[in-house]
Amino acid sequence: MPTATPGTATRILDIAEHLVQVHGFNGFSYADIATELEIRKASVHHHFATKADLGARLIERYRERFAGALAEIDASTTDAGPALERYVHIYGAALRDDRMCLCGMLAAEITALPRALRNALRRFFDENETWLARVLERGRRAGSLAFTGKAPAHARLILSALEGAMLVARSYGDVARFEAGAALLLAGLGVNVRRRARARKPARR
Amino acid sequence: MPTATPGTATRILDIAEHLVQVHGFNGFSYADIATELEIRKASVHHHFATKADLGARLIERYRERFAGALAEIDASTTDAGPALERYVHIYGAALRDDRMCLCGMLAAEITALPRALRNALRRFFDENETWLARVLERGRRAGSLAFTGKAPAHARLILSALEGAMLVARSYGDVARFEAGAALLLAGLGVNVRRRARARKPARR
DNA sequence: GTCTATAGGTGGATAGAC
DNA sequence: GTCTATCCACCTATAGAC
Repeated sequence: MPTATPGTATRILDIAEHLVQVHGFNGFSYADIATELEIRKASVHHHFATKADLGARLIERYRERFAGALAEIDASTTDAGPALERYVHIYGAALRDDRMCLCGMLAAEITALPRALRNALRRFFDENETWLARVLERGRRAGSLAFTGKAPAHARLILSALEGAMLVARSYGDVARFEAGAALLLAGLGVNVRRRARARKPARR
Repeated sequence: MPTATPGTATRILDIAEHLVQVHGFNGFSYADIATELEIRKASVHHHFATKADLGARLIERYRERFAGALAEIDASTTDAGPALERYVHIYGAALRDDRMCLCGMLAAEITALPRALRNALRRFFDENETWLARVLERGRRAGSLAFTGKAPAHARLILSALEGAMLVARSYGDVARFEAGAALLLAGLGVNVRRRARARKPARR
């Protein structure tokens, strides 16, 4: 049990993160956080003086947590196929909760973002691309993946495609759209996609 | 010369479209339009009573213009490779102007959007997917494209990947990132990508 | 750390004169 | 069609009591 009871600062970050992923950085206010937490706006400002501060901490925490998840994947498998599937699953899980990737959402609002947040955003993308490129290269050498050209270029395409697939799938409220796109993307790399949760019925409406 | 002098309503739409593509639907205000047009906010409201009205007309006009561009491609070539390249070029041109796809931008803000806009958004995506699927199927039958599986699924992946590639590339202010991703995507379908503007130097900074 | 109170600004939208 | 004037809700942020 790593968390005893989360402090107010942490709870603010949790709520703000959710709000950004659902409504965007310009789509929520300190009032929203205060209401959800049942405290006053001024109390939120006590923990995060400005919205830019809050945003910066949000990205940083998200990036760290992501890095931790990637390290966990590395620790549990050296097989590129399953590693990529687990990577995709991280995005899919967010989408299932009606959330866009935090950084994908912020990327859309990039011009409306405080300057400091832009560099943090890029670092997130850079780290993901680096990790993906390493997995791709390893998979190709091991013979479990098949693709031509440079691994970093494919890594960028994967990241972009997953962000875009989330974006579009969310417009339809249809996670299956994302899953299908991701599966096709991985199939193009030679990953033999396992079907999970076959018993589940397709989304209606 | 189809346009004599654009009326105020048209100029409002032009300005608003640009603002949405750059800053998002929640990232601009009637005041921004009024300032740019050098009229008052109330005059903007005269042409588009509410922001939801303005947004709806914006999507509709964008969709129609896009449909026109796709029809033009159809009229000028039956070869799938060049058709896809021209399709990609539409997105690239927007990005070169620091714009995100209007509908990709709105998709990010979907939960903060007036209800009516959501259906219009989906229609845009649907039409694009339909067109892409048709081009893909035609290319496969003609032997100029090579891919396995269903054309509509690939069409969705292409649309998603292009939207995502715009999103990420814009965070870096790097159009080349988009171009490279798009080229790799098309290469996966067997399109032999021509290099355009070879003489141009790579982006600095 | 949380509160009340408020500043100072901007948001979308409307009334009514010209 | 455009204007001035205005409404009111909401925004980020701060001052200062408890």
